[in-house]
Amino acid sequence: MEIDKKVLSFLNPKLVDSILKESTLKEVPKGAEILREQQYVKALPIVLEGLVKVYSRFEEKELLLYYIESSQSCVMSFYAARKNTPSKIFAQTEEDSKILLLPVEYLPIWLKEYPDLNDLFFNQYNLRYSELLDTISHLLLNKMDKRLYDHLKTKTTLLNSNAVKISHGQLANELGTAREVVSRVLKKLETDGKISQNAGEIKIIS
Amino acid sequence: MEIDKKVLSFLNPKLVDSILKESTLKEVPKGAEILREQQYVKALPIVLEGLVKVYSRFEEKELLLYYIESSQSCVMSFYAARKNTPSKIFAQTEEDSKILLLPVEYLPIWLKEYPDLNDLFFNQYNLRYSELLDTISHLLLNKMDKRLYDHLKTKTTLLNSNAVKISHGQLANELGTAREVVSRVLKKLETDGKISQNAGEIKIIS
DNA sequence: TCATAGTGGTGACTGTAGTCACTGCACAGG
DNA sequence: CCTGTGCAGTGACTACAGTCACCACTATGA
Repeated sequence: MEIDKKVLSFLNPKLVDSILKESTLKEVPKGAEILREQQYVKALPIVLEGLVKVYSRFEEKELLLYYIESSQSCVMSFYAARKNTPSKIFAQTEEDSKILLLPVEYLPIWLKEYPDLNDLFFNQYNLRYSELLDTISHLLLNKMDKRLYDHLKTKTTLLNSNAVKISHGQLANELGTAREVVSRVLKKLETDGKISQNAGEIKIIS
Repeated sequence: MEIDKKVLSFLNPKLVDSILKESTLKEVPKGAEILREQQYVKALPIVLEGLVKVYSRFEEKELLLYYIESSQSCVMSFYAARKNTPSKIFAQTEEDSKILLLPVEYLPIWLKEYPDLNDLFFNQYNLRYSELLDTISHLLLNKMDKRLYDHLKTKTTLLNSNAVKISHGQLANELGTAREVVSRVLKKLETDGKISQNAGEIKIIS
């Protein structure tokens, strides 16, 4: 397995060797579904390259939980793996990605043997928790225009680009609102000169 | 220290002994502030009896994060303690409480020595994360009447009572809305026969 | 005793965003 | 070629909740 070990350099080198020995590397094309609700988790993912979107669904509405970037893992999978409970979330690639799949049966062993592996997941939990807090403060304090603009901004940052190709309906899903509202607000942002829209692509200007 | 060890029975007995040896027990009256924003965390709390409210503040608005019930701990303090960063939250007792204070310098040792202590915090993180998800779905899907009613319901459940003594303004804070709105909605819930109000006390009827 | 602060109740107004209904456009497949 | 499907744009309407400006009641203590 010819993986760039730098991505895992924050872990104990011995642990990295052990992980690489037992895990499998999977290359997943953009847009593929990795995990569905109710599915049991047999392998814990660590994203080496690319971007994975994690979301859940309430009554037809989709709610974006977080993005897994390179060298991050998925706390929801971690929980499901530890407790052997079915997944409550969906995961889908947003770009072509390389994902390392750690078999769950080794997880307790590694956690015991290499205590600093715990830290990785504590940090991830904390990160995800903070992100949710941000989402909530956004919901409570900001209006749609600011929420939508910020959402686009983080999307472009994650993609290292100043443009996103996404439909209004999809954006509406991710923000828990309706398509018409997104259309309207995007129009306003456009006349305000903050974004531009062309051929299904949204560009951030300022 | 004459503490009922049953409350900590989910932990390794040896660990419990070690914890009891090094920790101090604090009895805190109802309504006392335990932790402020920006304060450094020198002792990690485990609540033995009572109820502690954890909340944060954005721009004058208070946001309820979670309640710490008996035999639970505080993940925000845990994080602040591990990283030695100042607290981002406030904590306040909602009832007379007995709190065990674990000195943070022992934390890394215990976590290493007794790996199942990690599980306690993973479980707490997961619990808090799920609670935030519930909050968000509430914000996205429900109107004020349902949000307020459910909020009162969980409050009474936590207090093992069917009545709560709380001002409309305080409720407004906890839900991130305005006092007048709470007054209005409570009135509606009252005429619908779901609650009753007497002398500053709100009773859940159905 | 009166002043004051804290709380609760209400009517009137307003803005945001969710919904409905419809149009137009592009593109793929029969 | 037409047709169906998915996406975008828009005007009209509505309802919820946030805000403002009041008034009333109760406790507290100076």
